[in-house]
Amino acid sequence: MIAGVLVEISNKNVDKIFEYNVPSNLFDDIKVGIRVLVPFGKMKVEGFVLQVKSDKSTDRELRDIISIIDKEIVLNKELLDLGKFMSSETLATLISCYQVMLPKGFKAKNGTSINIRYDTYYKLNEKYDTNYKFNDKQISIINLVKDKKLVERKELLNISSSSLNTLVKRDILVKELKEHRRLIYNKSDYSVHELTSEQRSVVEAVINSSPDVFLLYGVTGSGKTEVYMELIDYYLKLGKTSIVLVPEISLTPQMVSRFQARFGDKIAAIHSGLSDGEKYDEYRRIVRGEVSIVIGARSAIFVPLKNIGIIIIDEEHSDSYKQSDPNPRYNAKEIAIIRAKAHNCSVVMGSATPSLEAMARARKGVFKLLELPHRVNGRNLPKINIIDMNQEIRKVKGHFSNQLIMAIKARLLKHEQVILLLNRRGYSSFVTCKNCGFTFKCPNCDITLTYHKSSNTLRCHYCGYGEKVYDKCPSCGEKALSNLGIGTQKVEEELNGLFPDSRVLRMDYDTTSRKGMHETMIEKFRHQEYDILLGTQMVAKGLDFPNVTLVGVINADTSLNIPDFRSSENTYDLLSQVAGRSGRSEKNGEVIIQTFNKDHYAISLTKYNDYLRFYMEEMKNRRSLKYPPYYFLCNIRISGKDAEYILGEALKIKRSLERNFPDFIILGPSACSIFKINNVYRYNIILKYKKKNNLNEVLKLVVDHYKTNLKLHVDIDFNPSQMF
DNA sequence: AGCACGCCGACT
DNA sequence: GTCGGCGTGCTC
Repeated sequence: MIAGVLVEISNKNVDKIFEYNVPSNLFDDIKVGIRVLVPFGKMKVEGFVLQVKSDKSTDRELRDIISIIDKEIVLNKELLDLGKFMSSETLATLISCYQVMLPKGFKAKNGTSINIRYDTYYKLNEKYDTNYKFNDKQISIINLVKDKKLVERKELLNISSSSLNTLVKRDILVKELKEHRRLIYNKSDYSVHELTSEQRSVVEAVINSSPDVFLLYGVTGSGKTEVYMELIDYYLKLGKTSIVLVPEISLTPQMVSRFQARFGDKIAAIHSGLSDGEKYDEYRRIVRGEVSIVIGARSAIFVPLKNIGIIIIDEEHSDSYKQSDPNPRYNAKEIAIIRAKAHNCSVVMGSATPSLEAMARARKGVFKLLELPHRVNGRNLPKINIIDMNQEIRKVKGHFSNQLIMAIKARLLKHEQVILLLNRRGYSSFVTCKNCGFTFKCPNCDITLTYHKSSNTLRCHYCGYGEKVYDKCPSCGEKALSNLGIGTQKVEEELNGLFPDSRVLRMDYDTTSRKGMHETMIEKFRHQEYDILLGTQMVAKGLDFPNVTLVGVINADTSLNIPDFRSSENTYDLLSQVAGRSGRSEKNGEVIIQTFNKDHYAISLTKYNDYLRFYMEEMKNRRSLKYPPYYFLCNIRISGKDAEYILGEALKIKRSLERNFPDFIILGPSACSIFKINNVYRYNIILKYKKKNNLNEVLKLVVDHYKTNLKLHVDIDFNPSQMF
């Protein structure tokens, strides 16, 4: 018996099947889709069994598999095939595609993935001998256990094992072992909302024309989540499972608890707040088939659910569905469509501000377009006022326009709440000298250093380099250093000055980094322990606070200045999303947006709450500039320590692509906007094309050509989510 | 990834 | 003469 094994080494040179002899004692255990330990050169490495067969394909002597790691299959046929497809589509190694499918903490350290921890539970035997003479201790145990299904051992404090064992021996208690689980979800009292006729018709449209791919365009507050839950419930009753993808930032306990309340123990939520151990536990529950609904961020698209009835992708426009940094550079939306085909089920992608790509496809009929044009409570969308800060800046000292100050004052008087967004997308606080203009730069990377108040250091975001802050400028010696960034802390201080009696809750990366802080803060704000919630992007998405009637955007512009063709789209999205936090219950909402670019369409069009108008305007630009959705993009990054050498090679690559694809637009090689990171120089070649032809095959040849070259790295990113 | 092989420079 | 630099190639 021969096994074909893919070893867990992330190197293009070994990303292929190696054959091993299966020793006879493992004949029964070796299956396609399990992991094994194998000798590899002088090392022992883990690998995935991808083939089991009777003949080897070489003449050489094969070595023996050392042992198995999994008793059960960890990657089923569907996922193994999906990995192969991903690898060919993204040009990432096959092993990296399989690794991204499994949760962190899945590593077999000392065989932990076989030797699972068990918890002990007890329950009362329903037909126990009632004539038995109980002593006092035993009666107290019975009282603890009766009327309950199962009681965990650790709940039975102060009770010795011997007294429990006696009752088990007398057939009064039944002992059960259950696989250890660190998270418990409880179904709470939850009343299913009656759907509006709009919501109802969306649900029916999905069910009646399944399987298909749907784009659900629904304004903020239109009740998309209720539609998702109704669909999930429908398929649940048919015995089918569901995957719900949300951006990590909106995977809040608030959001999870809504699903939990309705579906209780049938859900598993996979988010970054879980420890590796907890993620592992949730994954085990899914593997064992105990879970019908999985909610998670991007990588949850790979969960090994069987018999999937529907895949939901909330906030479809979010760029978090594209993995852009480590390989494989995949898009969870595309994976969803492929998995849906395998399960013969539908994909529903929802958004109040769909990505241009999705809307263009929906309008072409590639996706089916569904709409929820009204808010569920019959409320109008909030009134949006745009304030021209070019005028205001002469009248006011700080960051607040008079209109915003007055509006906040009015809410405080009425005991209504306010959300303030400090737009820091693409923004960093760098330090500069007011006297000579000197800025601190990282010695390894071509980037200004960012000021960190907590440690009083300047740090490089890319390589981690840090240095202490001087009070004197190292260039001119003047004590004229300034921290240019508008930080949330500064704005908070300003707010405290303007409204000394108000209670301000600051929510940003610094204040929420501690585990559980994010949810604690949201709960406190919900319970109106604070009047004003001041924060970065994390206050913009998905939150639902009925008492919020004013949303203020302090600086709408930072995200507009990013050198990325999606900066208008991202700005419009952010403003619309945060505006949607206002006036969600019976009180009318208002929004005040402060900007230095009041006439820019990404800002001015938010006033009309009319996404389609923005869509049309932005599509014109995309067409004239030859960007998606009119053209596909592919970014080829060439990096290495010798700038001259890699530029020369990059030019060779470009010329070869020009020969192969005469109808492509090929830009570059140009230095990345951050040219040097960690002393590695980077160039981009950008391809624009309408039809891919055999691009993958040609690029694969390029990648293979350089795979043993240590002086140069080639990275391919199809449909990049951002361009730097 | 990790290790062996191999072909050139500067030393006890 | 040989110790050791790291470029190249291989691992079932």
